[in-house]
Amino acid sequence: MAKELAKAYNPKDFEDRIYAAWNDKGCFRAEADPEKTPFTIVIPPPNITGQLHMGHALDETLQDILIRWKRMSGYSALWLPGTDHAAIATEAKIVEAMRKEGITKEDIGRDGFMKRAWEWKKQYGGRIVEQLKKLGSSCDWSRERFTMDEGCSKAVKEVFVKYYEKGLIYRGERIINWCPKCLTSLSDAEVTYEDQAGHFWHLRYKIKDSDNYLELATTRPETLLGDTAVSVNPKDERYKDLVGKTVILPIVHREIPVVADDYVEMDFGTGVVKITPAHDPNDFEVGLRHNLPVINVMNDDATIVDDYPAYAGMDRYEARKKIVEDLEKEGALVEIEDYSHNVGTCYRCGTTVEPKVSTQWFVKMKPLAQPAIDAVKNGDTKFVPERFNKIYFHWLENIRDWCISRQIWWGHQIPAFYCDYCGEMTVTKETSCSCPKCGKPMRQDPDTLDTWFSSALWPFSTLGFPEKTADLDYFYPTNTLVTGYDIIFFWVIRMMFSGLENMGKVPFDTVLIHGLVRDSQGRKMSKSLGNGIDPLEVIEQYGADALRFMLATGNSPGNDMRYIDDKVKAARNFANKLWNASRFIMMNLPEDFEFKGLPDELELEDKWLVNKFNLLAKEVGENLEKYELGVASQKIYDFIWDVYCDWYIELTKPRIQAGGQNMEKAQAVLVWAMQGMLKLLHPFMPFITEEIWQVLTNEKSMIILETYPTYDENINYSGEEKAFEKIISAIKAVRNTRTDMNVPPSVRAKIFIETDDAEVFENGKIFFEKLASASSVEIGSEFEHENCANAVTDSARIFIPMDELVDREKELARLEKEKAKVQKDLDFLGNKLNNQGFIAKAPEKLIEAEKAKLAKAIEKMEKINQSIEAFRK
RNA sequence: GGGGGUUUAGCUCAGCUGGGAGAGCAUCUGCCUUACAAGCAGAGGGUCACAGGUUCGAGCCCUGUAGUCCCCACCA
Repeated sequence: MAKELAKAYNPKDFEDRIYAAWNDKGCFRAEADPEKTPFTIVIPPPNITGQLHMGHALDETLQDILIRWKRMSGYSALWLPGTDHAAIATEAKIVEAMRKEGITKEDIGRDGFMKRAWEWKKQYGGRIVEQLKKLGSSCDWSRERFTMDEGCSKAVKEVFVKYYEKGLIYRGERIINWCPKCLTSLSDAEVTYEDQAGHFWHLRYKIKDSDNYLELATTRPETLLGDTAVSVNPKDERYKDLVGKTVILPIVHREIPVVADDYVEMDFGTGVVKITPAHDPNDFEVGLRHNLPVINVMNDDATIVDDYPAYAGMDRYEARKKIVEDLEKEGALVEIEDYSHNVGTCYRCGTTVEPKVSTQWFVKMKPLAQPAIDAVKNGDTKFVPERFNKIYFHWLENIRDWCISRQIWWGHQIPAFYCDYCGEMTVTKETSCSCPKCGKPMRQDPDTLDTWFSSALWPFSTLGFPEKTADLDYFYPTNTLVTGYDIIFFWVIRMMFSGLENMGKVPFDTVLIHGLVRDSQGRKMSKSLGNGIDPLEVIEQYGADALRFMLATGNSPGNDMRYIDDKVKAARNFANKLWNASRFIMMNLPEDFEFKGLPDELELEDKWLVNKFNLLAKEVGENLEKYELGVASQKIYDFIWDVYCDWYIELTKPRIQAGGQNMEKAQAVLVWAMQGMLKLLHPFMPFITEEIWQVLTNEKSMIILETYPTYDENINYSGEEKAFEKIISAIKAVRNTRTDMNVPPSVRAKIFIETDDAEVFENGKIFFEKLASASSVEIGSEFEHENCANAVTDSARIFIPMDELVDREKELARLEKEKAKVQKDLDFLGNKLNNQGFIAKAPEKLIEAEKAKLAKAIEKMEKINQSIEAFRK
């Protein structure tokens, strides 16, 4: 061996070194190679403001497993990385940083701000990228992109102009969601609704020219300032006569009409609703239908406008308090009721959004949504798990136009220009323009685009769009998109319709959805709770492989999981197990060992292992194809630990001690299986597998570029596998018997094996000595022994003579217990095979299997009876 | 008000075309057996939430009920 592995598994010793080696040698680079089939994943671009959290760690791990598996399977596997400018979030951070320095946006102006923002990007944008590398992410860094880089910006303009020209983008005055803290509009998806405890203020409005009042209730009394009507249901007999009459708005004393509208529910409250078109989306609609004036009562920061001197400048909640007081003074307040209602909040800052009428840019969604719906319906893109189809359909079928303009500076400035002289507007890809009508220079729209507008184009903007590049042609459509279910509305849906509209093809064939990583108590990890676990700290303590393995194992697509430290520890222990297994085989290899493949002639136990490995490779491949990553990793784990370490290595020890040809064969098989296991495991635990591979192969190759094992049709040792299982179950039976008798391993005993499979057991003699504490082994077809403990399997009776230790009564009891168990099996199988329905309808293969089981049980029963008989004599 | 997830060993969870219930951790009993005590050999522990149904056969499919979590929604 060129070099030796350290005695203890210490991931810190090699993870960074190995990552650098992969990167330096260009292992992550994917080419548009016509000889290969492409497999593409675009990364969900993390925000430049972000730090790696457990959600990323899960997301990246799943992608890296897929990409490494495909790369090893001969695909031109591209994992395209990059970051998102995260418009609102980033701007908020920069503004906050500036605030600490006592600077405002206005102080430095737009250009100054942008300069600062780009510096911020330069400083922090790389941080998360470096963190991704710690995880082992095998991204093609030579293609790293940023949503605001030149190419992506070009794509944004291209798409915006195209949409505009097709009538898919329009500018108009609508009621939108406004965040008074971020000072920008938000899309529907960016509003999170939460139940909040509030009140129901019951008010009465005086009916004009009458002594009567109209009673109604509101959760937001301050909006009363902007009321322009009161509405009732047209079918409501109670108020029929009042429709068309006028009521007097308290405090303001404005006269407003009573209108009839279907929107009003008769059964709810008094059946009367105050209508504030400027501050409620429904009221806005009612206002449109009845031609009501829209009276805005709030400034952008949700303070009351100057038109109401008594409240001017007050925050909306402050004003609410004051208005309620004033209502009471005026006798307009009837009652205050506790009430819990749904309030929209800004998904970035949590501030309660204010519905607000303003002029914004919108994407017309209906025509774009339909093809996106169809594409999933006809299977061009499928969700894993499938149940997310429903969520996808529901959202798209009820989608409203997408408000894409934001009143912030950090982002793609809207490519629309206005003429301040004649009012003309132009939409163009140019960076400046003059008015086509009057020739004067035009002013660009100051607003920027929703950050999701650019990420919607990510699967093709990153591959060269709008240029028709070779990469775009080769790698698009991409294959698998991996993301959390919380991102479907924001991103997946928008990529779907953007891809279909601009490329004519779906952006990816599969969307692999994962859940959230929660804390050990099942709570969402959050900054405010302070319960977040830093993946980098976990990597520091246990290694990236352990973290990755833990994230990939023991959960299924779409379901949340909990972060539990013990699970990472278990994964680390597994890595340690593998590490030591490899150390064992390497310390037993000769200095000049060269692996030349599997030997032509194999021992029974070798064939047993080889066959089991072949089946493992088959199953792992099938699981990966079906995105059952957790099942695949579990199977690899079980094979390495149970089959290879606990059994096969132990089986080879006597052969290695003996030396000679048999030893050499064992060495070759040990190395063959180790190499296969390392390859199978590599996508899950890339670092340790590479490190061991390097040492094992004298650094001749890198495992990352090796071929992933698949089922080998030429290997068929199922008969030998079954034969060797007889020895394994006999060893287990002896161990069990000894444990039952409280015999410590240090006490060795002769054993006599009575069997019809003398040949098989003859070969396995040595294993009973090593693994079942036998001092000597004798094999025959019939033994007569007294004072023996009996270990019985379906293929052998094993006598363990231990005169002083054997208690006839106890031994009989043990055998009776065993007999009862086998009898249960016999009954079960007998009943099943006697069931005419089963015989008639069950698959042939199953019936045969059950018959074989029955035959074994009968064998075992006979042997137990013989032993019992002998004891009774 | 709709929709969905989930309910399996003490804990955390697997179990995907329906065919005798699994893992890790924890517990108990032995072991420092020359790769690994981050280990080895054993053991105990589950009417698979409940009630019906379909089927030769149900943890898995269907219907209903309950707990729990989430998403969506314009009852002010």
